[in-house]
Amino acid sequence: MTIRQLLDDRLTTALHLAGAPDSSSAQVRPSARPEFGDYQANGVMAAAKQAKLNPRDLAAKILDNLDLSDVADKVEIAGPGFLNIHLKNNWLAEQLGSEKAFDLTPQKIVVDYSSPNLAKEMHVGHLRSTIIGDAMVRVLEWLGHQVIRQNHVGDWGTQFGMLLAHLADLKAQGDEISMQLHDLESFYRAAKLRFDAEPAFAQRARDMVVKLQSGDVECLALWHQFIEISLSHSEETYQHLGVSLNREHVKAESSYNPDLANIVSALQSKGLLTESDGAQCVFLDEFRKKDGSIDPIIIQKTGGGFLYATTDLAALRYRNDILKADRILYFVDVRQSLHFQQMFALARKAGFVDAHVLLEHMAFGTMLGEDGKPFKTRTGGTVRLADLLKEAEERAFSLVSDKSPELDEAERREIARKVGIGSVKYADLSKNRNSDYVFSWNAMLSLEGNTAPYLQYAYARIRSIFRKLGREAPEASIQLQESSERALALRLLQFDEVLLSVAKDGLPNQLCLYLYELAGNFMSFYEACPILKDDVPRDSRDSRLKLADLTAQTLKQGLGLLGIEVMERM
RNA sequence: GCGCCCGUAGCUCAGCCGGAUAGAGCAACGGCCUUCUAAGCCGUGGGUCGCAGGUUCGAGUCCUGCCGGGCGCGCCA
Repeated sequence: MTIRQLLDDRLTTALHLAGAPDSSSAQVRPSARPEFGDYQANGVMAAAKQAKLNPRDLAAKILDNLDLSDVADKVEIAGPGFLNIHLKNNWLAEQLGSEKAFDLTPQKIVVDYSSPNLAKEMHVGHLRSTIIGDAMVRVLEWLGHQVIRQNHVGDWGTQFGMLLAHLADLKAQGDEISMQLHDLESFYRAAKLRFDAEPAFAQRARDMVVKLQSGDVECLALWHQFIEISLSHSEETYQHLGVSLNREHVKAESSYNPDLANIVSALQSKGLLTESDGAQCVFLDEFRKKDGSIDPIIIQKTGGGFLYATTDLAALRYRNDILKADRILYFVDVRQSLHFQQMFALARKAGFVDAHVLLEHMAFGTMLGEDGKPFKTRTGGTVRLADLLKEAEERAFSLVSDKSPELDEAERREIARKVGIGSVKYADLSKNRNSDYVFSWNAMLSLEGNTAPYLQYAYARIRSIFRKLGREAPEASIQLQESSERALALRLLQFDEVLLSVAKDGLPNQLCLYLYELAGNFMSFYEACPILKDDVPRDSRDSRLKLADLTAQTLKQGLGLLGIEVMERM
């Protein structure tokens, strides 16, 4: 149980014994200010209101029914009815030495993330979903949930006709396919150029789509080759990024093709389908607008083709029926909000998902350049992810070379890789995903402030202590004498409660903020409390070594959950 | 036109579903290295939380209206 859970349980029980309604809770949180103690209860005023009691009287009654003497020095009534809890130093010290455990009901959680379109190479537009989704997956797994990654790659659709037609032409000329697809981006551009310029080619592209959909063997073979190569491109990027996705997590759009007709008939039999201008649509009343019109969900095009709404419904049903998910998370651009609202509402109405299953669109905003406009190359093109990562490493390399020229080149390269990739990831992860965010090389690679390099430095700095010591931390009992030691200890103990919050809200920036504050607590502690100096008593030294070691472990663990590596030196 | 989201310090962002005096970082300024990594630490200045009402013990947070910005709205995904 986390400290917050423990205090909240006990205070809420006392609150109820004091006569507050069962629905009320103590609302325990970390205190806003040091003078308010370590944790504060905010729920007393609201409970008093409900029960028509004086808040401070109720607070006094709570204290009559509360015994925190094992964990707290004092609990004070403050202001209009807050309860401020001051934890005991000894208890905090003991907690640091004990095994961590917390209350959690493991769930089976499907996480849909990354999901690039295989027609093109991965670009910066895929970064946020991939990075944030991967961090969430790691956090959820660490907490003990069963996570099923779903990389819903786009391997189907009209643009493949154009690509395959172009590929077929090149193959007829005797070109090697893997060579042609070495640069997917150029290949796509070339195909698109021909599609727009050559009417005959455009017609063959359209025919190709029909052949593909009707299962033409040659066409399918070509398509398989294309997909295979594109997927390996994605895998290279995942590997470079240090993202945990691999082939077994791929569940492509096309895999739902056999089920699409069933989706239509299921909706039909439930009376949800309406024909409109030749297309099969669903009009849900909850989406009725002021003017009386309703945005439709188009399930089947005029002419019989299916759309991504159909595929998403099939995927939803698969995740419910086959994967048996308790919770399904989608890390997808905020611009698809309406689509997901419609999808979730329709899936429930059609009975495709069980009532207890949570469906959550973890939306994120657009990545912007420093000019505040969508992030593009100088020439206005899409930035390839591979290029972005390469630049990150180069910038980090010159930085490391500048700061630590004494390290040999191989080590500087390795540090640059971790710092460069870590910076790109952290810059994204440390912002609330809901809003757009501004991508700035200078800000993310800055050595100051809430950045990856600062946290990696904090870790390396701690490791240097043990390098100097010549061994790892000794077993020692922890003493909390200085205020900076106490602050560090308390922060260390809050790791789990932060992760629980991240898991609930899908906001890894909370973990980033925690790690930044932890690093700050350590730096202050390190300034104030000498460790390896001559005049430090042995028990103080060992206690501080232990605190330093716990900090390093927590930083490494926390950054690891964000998909960011640490290093012994930098 | 309708719908969703956003507007917090010069800049980049937090703000834990209504809690105490709105917080960080960058930038600016001032201290701290013969001493464990100064890629650090300590401190100072900087705000009518877009505007106007409302709800209540209490509003950056909830409601209404307005202003400004982004995005989305029938056969792409």
